[in-house]
Amino acid sequence: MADRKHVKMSDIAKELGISTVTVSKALSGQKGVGEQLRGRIRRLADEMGYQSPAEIRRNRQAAGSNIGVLIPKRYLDNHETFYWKLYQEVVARAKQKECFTLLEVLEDSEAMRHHLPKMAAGNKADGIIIIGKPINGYAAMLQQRWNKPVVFLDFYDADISADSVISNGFFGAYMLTNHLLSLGHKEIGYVGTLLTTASITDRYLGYTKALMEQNIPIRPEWVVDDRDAEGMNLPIVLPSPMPTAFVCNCDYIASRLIRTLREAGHRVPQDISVVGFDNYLMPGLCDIGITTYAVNIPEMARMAVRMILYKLTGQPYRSGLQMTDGYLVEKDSAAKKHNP
Amino acid sequence: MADRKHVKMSDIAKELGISTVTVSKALSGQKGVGEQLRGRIRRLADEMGYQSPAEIRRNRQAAGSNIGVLIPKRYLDNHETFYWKLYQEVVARAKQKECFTLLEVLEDSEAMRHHLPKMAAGNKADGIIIIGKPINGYAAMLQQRWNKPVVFLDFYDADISADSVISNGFFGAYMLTNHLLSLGHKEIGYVGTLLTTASITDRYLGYTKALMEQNIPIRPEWVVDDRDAEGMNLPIVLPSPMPTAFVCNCDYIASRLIRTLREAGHRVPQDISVVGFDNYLMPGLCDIGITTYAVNIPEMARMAVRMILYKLTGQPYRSGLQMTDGYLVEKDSAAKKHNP
DNA sequence: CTGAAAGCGCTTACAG
DNA sequence: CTGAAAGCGCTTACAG
Repeated sequence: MADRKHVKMSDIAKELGISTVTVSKALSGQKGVGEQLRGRIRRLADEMGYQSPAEIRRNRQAAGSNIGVLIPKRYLDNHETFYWKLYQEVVARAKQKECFTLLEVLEDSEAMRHHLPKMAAGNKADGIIIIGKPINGYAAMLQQRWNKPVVFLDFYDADISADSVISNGFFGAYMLTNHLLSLGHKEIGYVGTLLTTASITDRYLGYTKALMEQNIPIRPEWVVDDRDAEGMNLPIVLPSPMPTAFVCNCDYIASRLIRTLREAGHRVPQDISVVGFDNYLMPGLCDIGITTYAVNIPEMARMAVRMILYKLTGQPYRSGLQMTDGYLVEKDSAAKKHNP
Repeated sequence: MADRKHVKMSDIAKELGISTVTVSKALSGQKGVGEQLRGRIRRLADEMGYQSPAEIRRNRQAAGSNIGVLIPKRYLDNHETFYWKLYQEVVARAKQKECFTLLEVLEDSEAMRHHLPKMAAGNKADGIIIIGKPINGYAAMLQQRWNKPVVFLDFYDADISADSVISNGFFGAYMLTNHLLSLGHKEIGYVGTLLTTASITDRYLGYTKALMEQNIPIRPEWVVDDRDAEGMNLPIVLPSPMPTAFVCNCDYIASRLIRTLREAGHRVPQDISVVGFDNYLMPGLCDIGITTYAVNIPEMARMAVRMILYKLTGQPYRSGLQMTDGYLVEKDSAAKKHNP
């Protein structure tokens, strides 16, 4: 946390033994610099953390702010370590902006009683990012009762006026289902207890869209539960007859489904194809790569931090629901439908 | 179009008879300037079109580019003048960036034969924004065959790797349906021929999500067609029995539904509530305001222009599908459910 | 609260 | 392709 000076173009120039002029040209995209040298300059600038004067000034405004991060405990207990990863990225982005982060874990019991988080009550935090939807309307309560910026990350409220950053589950699941269709599958199931979270519902509807477009009716017996109404894991019960492929609401559930399928004597992907969602799985949970939709975790964190800093400094920003898009990642768990 | 010099802080200072220092402080938000003076400075800066050196440099790169705008003729024929509005906004944004726009209307017959647009073939355009989905995979063809930037506006391709800007139909329809639910309606229909466009499908699925969350089953007889497979308007056939409210896939269809309902002796909103989508309707088509989801047309245009300029100048940008969010606008066509 | 003077960092115009 | 010198526009430090 040394109060070191900002990196200037001349610092980069000195480091490489060239002139400031060349650095200026390289970074601004002007010609008059060899492409190879330009590359070296760009890389070094990045490494040394070069920022233009305008960027420095913009960042300085928010520098030193304390960003509170509130995560419901329920999401940290199970194996879906996705939220730890997201948290790490938020911390990294905040640090980049020279802000501090405070972590507070929200117990369900506190959420039930609508207690303000300690970092809000004690005015420790200048703004709060909530990662993952708390129970009992807690998020909306906090946003209304606390007069500092609040941003929701990876969930949203039906009241769209809240600032949220989410991944695009609807389109992601649509892409994944299209992928299975393009592999020749026509009998496709979905794993996820509907209505337990918005992301499970949205992903289900993306799956629905892809099937609708091919005029394939949804078969309710192929929509399989993975948890109870409280979010506790349920054993996955395979339907009978079986579809030839499954879309799962996340990679962790996909890993559980694959285990269940194998125990029942099915091979993945030779007999049954499986796709997940997130591209994030705790190492060791699955011995084959899960074909999935990669959620752009760094981008989500970046957007959430940027949003809260904009709110903090009163800069204009695009409010409301912000979506990040990801991309399909083909690994080992989905294959062409085997035609017997 | 005079090649006038850029406005500098000193120009603003001279104009107001103050020093550059004060202007600098005022615009950068530093203290040391009276709030009243600051206001005057800000307003004048805006008026004179002041841009910081960094902004000037960023804009200069793309200045003078020719942005082609391609619109399938089919969307300009009917009453959905939404696309004209979108086009106007694109032109305005482009002009702001000192770029020129070329308009070309795409005939279905040209789209069928996969002819390159004239402005692409003749290299008149440096990039093309396509507004509205052309038939026969034309958009994907253009993107692949033409080696300059292409951006899709208000539609997307199943291949998510294409850069597109769309409004969030899924969430918009979800909001609107929730609004009807909160007014006490439980019997809600949807007007739009499924699968004829992605936006009709997505809006239908947003409607589905809201009903699912309330455990209200979809009744297929309440999903009403509004056009044939070629997109030609069909007369709206009212179902029997009737629901107490309808979600329409756009404001224009809502206006047609309202007319049909009245002809059948129903009052809107006293007997039946109706909501639209877009918040854009050709003046004179409906004598009451349609409660709707306002699509942020200027924002969509801004994003499309920004995207194509980023691509043109090789700046890094967030590629893929970009969504804009809108907001619910309560007007006259939806009311609390009347309980007899 | 305001501004003359000095300074900063980047860019431009030009020379090789 | 590269850089010494001059220049630009904005900001800082200081004085009133």
